[in-house]
Amino acid sequence: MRNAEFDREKVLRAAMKAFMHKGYANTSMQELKKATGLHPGSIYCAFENKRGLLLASLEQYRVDRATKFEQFFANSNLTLLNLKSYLDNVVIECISCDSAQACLLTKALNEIAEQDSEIQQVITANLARLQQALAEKFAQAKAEKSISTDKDCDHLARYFLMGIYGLRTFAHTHPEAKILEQLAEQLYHDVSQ
Amino acid sequence: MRNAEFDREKVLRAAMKAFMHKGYANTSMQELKKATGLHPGSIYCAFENKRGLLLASLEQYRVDRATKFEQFFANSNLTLLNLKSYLDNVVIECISCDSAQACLLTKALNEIAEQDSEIQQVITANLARLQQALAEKFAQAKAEKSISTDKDCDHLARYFLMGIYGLRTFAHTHPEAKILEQLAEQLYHDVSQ
DNA sequence: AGGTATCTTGAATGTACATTCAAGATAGAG
DNA sequence: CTCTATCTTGAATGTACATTCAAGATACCT
Repeated sequence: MRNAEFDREKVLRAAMKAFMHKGYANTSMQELKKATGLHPGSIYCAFENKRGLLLASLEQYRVDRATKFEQFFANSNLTLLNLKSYLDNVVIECISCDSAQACLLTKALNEIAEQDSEIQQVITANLARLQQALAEKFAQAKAEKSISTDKDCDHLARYFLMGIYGLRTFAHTHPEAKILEQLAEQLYHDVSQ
Repeated sequence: MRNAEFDREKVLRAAMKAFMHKGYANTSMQELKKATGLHPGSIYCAFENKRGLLLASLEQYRVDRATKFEQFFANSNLTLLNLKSYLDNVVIECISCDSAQACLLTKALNEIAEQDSEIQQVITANLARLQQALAEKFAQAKAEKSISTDKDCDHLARYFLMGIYGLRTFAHTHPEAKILEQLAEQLYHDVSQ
């Protein structure tokens, strides 16, 4: 007969940020307490344990990113140009060097996928959704005659996503705007021809 | 008046494998003891601490990879074809799903670079060397007239390396030979035109 | 307003960890 | 062969961690 006091979404976004910054294993419950404002007991009550908090954060991340993704295609521009805007935004995130702008999915994939098959599956499913969404945008670009009709949209989506993964890793060693923009430019060129 | 009994290279390769498999934080000293065959005291005596063991492993990894890299260009084939062989080998490593075939540099970069600037610098320097080596191979391919003379070798090397990073991340969710080969094929096409 | 179900709190718990160190073993010098 | 410098061993240490839980607080229902 009493509702929880905390804002679940705010808590999950704070946890996300913490996990993106330090990784899963290196983020202690004490840090999560500080980041979320929740005491250990509340975290355990709401999410079962630290791993449950990560799973809930991954789900919130998926929702947030899917919403943001669609915003890039909400205006009236051509779909292909919107794909370029989306890619440019990835570059902006990379340049910012703000760990909160990293990708929780690839970070967690690198850290724990090999040791936890359930988390591996969740992340893989989320990335597959993104890939599917990209494939649909490429299909639309094809329908708009922006790209050649004999291209395979699934392949384009995979290649584009591979490029984004590469860009994010590359940025860790080269956070220079000019170079990242150049790489993104070529990636865009190679998928749109 | 007594030499160390263990083989430093063997120990470092075992440590590498352990770090690649479970990451740095998740590999306990007990696991490192089992992997290397060295008791804690010996590890601390030889490498100062766990972090020192990682640094030594990173250096050994660099040496090993540099040696392997040059082997791809040792035969008499055209340089551009050797670059393709190198890329094909990355795909083979990805398909194997063997954590020992992963890239210690990108793994460590993702996990700890943000929290340890010295390790960040070491990794960045190592990856810069690889990028430089790739640029030299592209320059040679240009000299051999395999690629257009108006291409920027540094840019090609960066794009190629970005693709390799992306391929490795992509493989975590799609360890299917056909798809990875297709992506590698397009990457090769896009850098050689 | 009173009762109670639920949430919040944070100290307590046990575990697992990186690291240390002193005792024991051994290779090489003389 | 003896001595000693160095290496090896693995139990001991203290710390930091994830998790638990019982006491306290509070919102909602009647």
